[in-house]
Amino acid sequence: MPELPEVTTIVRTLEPLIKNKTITSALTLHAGSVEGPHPLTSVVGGTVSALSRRGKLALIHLSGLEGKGGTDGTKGTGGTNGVDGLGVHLKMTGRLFVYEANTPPGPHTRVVLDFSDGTRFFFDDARKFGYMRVLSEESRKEWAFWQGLGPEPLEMTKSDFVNLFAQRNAGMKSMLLNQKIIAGVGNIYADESLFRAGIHPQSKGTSLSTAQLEELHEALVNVLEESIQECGASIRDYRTARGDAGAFQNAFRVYGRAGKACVACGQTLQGGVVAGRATVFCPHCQRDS
DNA sequence: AAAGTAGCCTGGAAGC
DNA sequence: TGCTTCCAGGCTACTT
Repeated sequence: MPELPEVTTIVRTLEPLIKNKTITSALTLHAGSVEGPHPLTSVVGGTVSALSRRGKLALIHLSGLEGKGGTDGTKGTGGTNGVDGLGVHLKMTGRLFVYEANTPPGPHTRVVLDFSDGTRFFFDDARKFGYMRVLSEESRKEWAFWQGLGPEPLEMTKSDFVNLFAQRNAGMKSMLLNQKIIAGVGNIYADESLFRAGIHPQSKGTSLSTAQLEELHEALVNVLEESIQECGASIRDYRTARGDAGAFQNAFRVYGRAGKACVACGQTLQGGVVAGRATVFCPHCQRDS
């Protein structure tokens, strides 16, 4: 499931495949996979200028549409603000691939964009949890999820990070998963970073020392950067835009290892549900404080 | 305020 | 073999 390192990898591998290409048609195969005030067809004529990431969102920046309104100029069907991009949330099973001309959609293809060179861009999503959203000033303004996204973990200082959690009385894992508090962290990297920092998933922010929170910051940054180095973790559906699997799943120390031995102390790793998510931790190395 | 739960959705694995 | 059940997981909405 794509979290920050996986989305980063997808963006990096996808950019050279679609940059500077112009969209000639946009086809929605599953209506629920497109959301927001603009119809998907409003990206037609746009040229991909760059790709980026915000939280777990992949962002496709488009140029050439600035002065283009909707066909009837009304909000909800076309919009009047210039469309300048496309946001994609892959959730669990979303994939972004580029295919050669005339490739037919697959059974789980939800959106097809055709480029002027004939290549095709597919948004596949078996479970239909993900979505694409046409971006403009208006679209971003009314997008509560976008407006509420917390800071990027790789773009904040140690003290910013400490201040984010030190005064909060909620469980650490729950907070790491909360995109409004910090953006881009999902179940895998929450468990892995808490293990590396020796912090119990249910420890409250207020119960941790500054040193412990600093250690968590370092652990989170390290685990995210190491995973980016390995092109992310492939379990189940995730692939890079080139179709390759990542390798970071081989470096998991706790995720998916309930019942196995802790790599640090040898004790049996404990599995359970914390904050509504499957959670694995070491009861010896991660004491609740 | 925090935390639990249902719901969205479907494929793959496990159990019978 | 073929059926049913369970599970995964990001996020929202609702309840406790």
